[in-house]
Amino acid sequence: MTESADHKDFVRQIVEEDNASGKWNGVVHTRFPPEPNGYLHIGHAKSICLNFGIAKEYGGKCNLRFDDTNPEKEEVEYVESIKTDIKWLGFDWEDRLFFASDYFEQLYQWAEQLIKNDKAYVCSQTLEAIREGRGTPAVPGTDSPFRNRSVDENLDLFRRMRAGEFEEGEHVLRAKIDMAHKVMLLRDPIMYRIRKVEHHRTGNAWCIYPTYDYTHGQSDSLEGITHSICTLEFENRRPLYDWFCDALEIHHPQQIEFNRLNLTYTMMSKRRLLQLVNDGHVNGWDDPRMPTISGLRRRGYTPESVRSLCAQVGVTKHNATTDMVVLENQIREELNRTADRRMAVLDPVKVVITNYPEGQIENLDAVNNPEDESAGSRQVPFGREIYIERDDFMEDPPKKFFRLGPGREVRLRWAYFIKCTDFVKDDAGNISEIHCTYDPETKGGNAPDGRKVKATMHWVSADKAINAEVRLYDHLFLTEDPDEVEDESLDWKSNLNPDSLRTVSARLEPSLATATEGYRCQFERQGYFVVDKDSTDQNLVFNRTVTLKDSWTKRPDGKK
RNA sequence: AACCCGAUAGUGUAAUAGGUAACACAACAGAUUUUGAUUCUGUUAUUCCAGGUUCAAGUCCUGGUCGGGUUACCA
Repeated sequence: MTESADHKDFVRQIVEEDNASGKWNGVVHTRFPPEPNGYLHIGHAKSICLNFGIAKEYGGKCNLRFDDTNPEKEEVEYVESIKTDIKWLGFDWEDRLFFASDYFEQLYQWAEQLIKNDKAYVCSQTLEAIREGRGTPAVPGTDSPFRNRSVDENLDLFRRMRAGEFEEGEHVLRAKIDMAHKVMLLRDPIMYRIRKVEHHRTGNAWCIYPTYDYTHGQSDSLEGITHSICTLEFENRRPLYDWFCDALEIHHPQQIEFNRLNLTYTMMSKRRLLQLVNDGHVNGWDDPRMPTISGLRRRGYTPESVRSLCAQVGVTKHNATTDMVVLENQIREELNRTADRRMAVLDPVKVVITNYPEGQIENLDAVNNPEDESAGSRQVPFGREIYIERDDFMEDPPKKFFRLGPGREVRLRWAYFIKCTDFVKDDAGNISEIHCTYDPETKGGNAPDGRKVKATMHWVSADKAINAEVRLYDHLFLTEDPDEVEDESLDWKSNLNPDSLRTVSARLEPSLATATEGYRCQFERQGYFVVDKDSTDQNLVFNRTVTLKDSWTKRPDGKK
């Protein structure tokens, strides 16, 4: 736990030092600045928790700002989903919803100012020529032939760029810094490019769009941001962030970089997540296998569990990959405390209790949550024919197998002890029916004579059980690192898990008939499940959020 | 090759004016158990390397090694 004790991560330490020194006069103002070009994923959740969390802890504010400077990839759908996901996580930007596109005019005026101060120029080289002129990290770049245009010419050209007189690629506006700078980003970076594309907010008002580097710091500045917290890959861009704030002589926030969240068996690249969606490897951005916030929500994760993961993983400057089990443990821990227990048989095999009266049904009391007495109890119907899990019976069980087998006695949860007397196989050799006798003395699950059984098994009444579609999810990728491929002809897609979704027809105890979307419970001995939005009156659909820990199937002598 | 950043049990993190290397999860073992779950107890295992300063170095100094990032008119 990194949260325990009084430990503060290095970002919070900086904030506290600044507060102590009066650097920002005690003001703490952060922002979360997503580009609306995809759905938020759990990596963004870490940034959200950091930015909104710090603001809250230090009596500050956190803005939501959409970094929408590249109209080609941005859509309103993404804006809306991002807002939904932040709220779901439990954070609130109040009245501080901003868009970088709100600042286009100001940014443009500043660009003219830089031109007038001979700190920016219109470059008319081709994309390729600009790239070549930039050199390489080891080799200094060479000046653009347009680098020494007069201020008047630059101004004229830039205004005509805005007016739409040129085609895409004809000109760009570049900052005049140093083509030989050791930091590549400072070799006359591009500030504006011509894009004759409709913007999701500004429509066709603009045909020149500012780049990230020219936009971000100034947007922070305009909003009075004090601590501009971003991920490690922006480290190299900090000198540029600083350069623009200094050149413009405007409020200059401090950029601080932290390590992004990586999880095993998945990946966070928005580009690749989009590809999974577009190529149909998953069923949309909110597919329960996706590491998106909406996917996790649909999978059954709670906002609390996502937030506590973010608190657990810590904030450092070190590239780290967190085990997926850490996330899984968060939701197990929470749902163990809070979720109702229910009985569901995912792979049913029929059991006939030969000495139980035909046609008789009795309702038995079942505790809802042994971890929470206030959750009360419910009744489950028991009868002569029931279903149990196919895995819970073995014709020829090994010694370590505790469950049902010929001659063995087990307990049916909240019901009776039953003993297997016989079983029937179908033509294919599969067990089709198991015959047992029950001991009426053991009603409720206790033997008056004190005899013990090794296993307690879940079950449902064959007559009263309801049907449901249950979707069993597993890791999206086979390997911890999706990029780890055996040879170069393969890529990350070759590591997709073909069995990441398995759908089964299950039989559920009847109390589940009224469950509605978002209802979470534990299917005893199986895992935690949530009712999916695909559910209809005719077809109840459950998603498996996570399995229970299982020390049996992991054993070398445990099958599966 | 140049620049920036990083390196502490398997994983993620802590040790903050040099002062007994610790926590969580994982793994393993045992106890409890009407979920092979939960809970409880215990065990294993850590400072990238080499020098140096010091009574004392994860921490400071020097040199190296390894990993990540930068060489987009994306963010």
